[in-house]
Amino acid sequence: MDDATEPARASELPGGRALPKTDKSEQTRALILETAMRLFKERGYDKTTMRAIAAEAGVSVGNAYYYFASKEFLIQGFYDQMTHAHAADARSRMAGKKDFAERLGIALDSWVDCAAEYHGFASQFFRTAADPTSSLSPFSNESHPARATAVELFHEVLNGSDLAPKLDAELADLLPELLWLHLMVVVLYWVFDRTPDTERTREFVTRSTPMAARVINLSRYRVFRPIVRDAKSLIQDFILPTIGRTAKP
Amino acid sequence: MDDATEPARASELPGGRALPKTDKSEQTRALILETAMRLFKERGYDKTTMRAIAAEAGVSVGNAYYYFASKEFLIQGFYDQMTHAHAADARSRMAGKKDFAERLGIALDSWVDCAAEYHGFASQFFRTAADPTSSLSPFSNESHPARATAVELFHEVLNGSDLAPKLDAELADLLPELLWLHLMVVVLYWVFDRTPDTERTREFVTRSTPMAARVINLSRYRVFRPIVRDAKSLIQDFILPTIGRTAKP
DNA sequence: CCAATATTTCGAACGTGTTCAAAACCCCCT
DNA sequence: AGGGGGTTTTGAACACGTTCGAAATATTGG
Repeated sequence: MDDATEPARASELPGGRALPKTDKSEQTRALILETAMRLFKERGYDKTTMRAIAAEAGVSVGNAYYYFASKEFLIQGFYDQMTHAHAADARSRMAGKKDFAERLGIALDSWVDCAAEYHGFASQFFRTAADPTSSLSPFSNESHPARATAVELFHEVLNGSDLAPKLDAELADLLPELLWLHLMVVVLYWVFDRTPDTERTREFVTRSTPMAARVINLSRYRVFRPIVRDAKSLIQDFILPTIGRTAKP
Repeated sequence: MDDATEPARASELPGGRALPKTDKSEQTRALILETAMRLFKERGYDKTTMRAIAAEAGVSVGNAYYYFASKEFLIQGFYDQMTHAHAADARSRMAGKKDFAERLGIALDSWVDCAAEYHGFASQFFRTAADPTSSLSPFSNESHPARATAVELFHEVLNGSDLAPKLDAELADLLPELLWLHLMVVVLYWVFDRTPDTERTREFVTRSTPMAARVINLSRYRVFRPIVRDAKSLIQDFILPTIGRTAKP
């Protein structure tokens, strides 16, 4: 559950510096991160200054920068936290369900629920994540652990369903990443969603999920064979490499 | 051709201020924009300071802010410019061609060509565009003119092809916006593309275009009817409203 | 227990985007 | 010509993210 925090944290540290040694160090780091997250939620990302975070946490500005290379890296904390919270929540809610569409819907709904409290500064987060040169981009190497966690969840969404055995192996292999892309689309929708309680995003999930399920279902039939084959190779050659899966050997 | 610059510029001005009155004003504004674009290309967005832009243009910092509400708004200039250059280039290259896939490929290739010289600071641009609260977002109201120009181009891509008469009216009505979304995907791919001369993006266009064409083609057949109907209503209810097309009455 | 070394903390200083009140300029009216 | 309105221009000042050398503190080795 927490096994991914260690490597994730390493990437937040400036340069190639060694990991913290003491307990106190660990405490300080956690204190700064928690304070930052609290202030972000209270005032939003922009309105929260590094000076305010430091002051509120009772440390100096320089100290905050000792643990986090930049203000943006504080967001990585939120990112990791959410990824794990989402995976756990989705798993418990899916337990026992067999219908693929239902499982997928649960996984996506769960994300919207877990992310709800952060919607206020989601735009700032997204802005950072959208920078390809930033290690916070969902496509970056640094995000690989979090992305892997999420993809693994969708692997379970599929494999826990009664649809999995009916699919051909090659497609089943591609699907987890595709479903993760579906989540990315939902995230995009969510970020731009201005309706109260992101009601519209929830409807979007409700509507798009059965459709995704149907497309996957239909892909088994003969008529769709050629188009599915094309889609598969397009994804394999152009999408997967971009999101950190090596091309097949 | 230039008819969209007037309203576009209005949105760059701070507050609800009136449009510039004199010729000199117009010249100053153009000078600042050109200088900024040149420096962006030379040194990149981050390395170009507002002070440097002002100095190079021979004006004061405050003066630059009189014409552009923020550094980011200088990018709007690039955006508008590119949109029009792309539309013109694509139109001339499509002239005479009738095959839909070919026309679509030309339109997308043309974009990659027009954008090539800006790839260096594309990430900065994209970062800004990704902020939903920013007026520079491709989904924002302020970007509506540029988006409309682009959508109109794809309208022509379709209607100039021999495929158009074969499609049902409702689908044909939706397609321009969908093709624009295809462009947005290409843009996303391009922004993250690190291969020399964005070679990979060009391949992606070459591969994805015929597939899009085939999907559209197949949509006419009976078996696909239900899924197409679902997709249409999903797009109509959830995608178009988000990108500024009012829902059907 | 002391010295030496490593880790952590500090806060003043720097560079940058942005603001704003005042000055300069321009044009029209009497 | 002079003055009064709007428009344009100025540059000093501000706030914030970030850096960095030095101080404080902890850890280790003899």
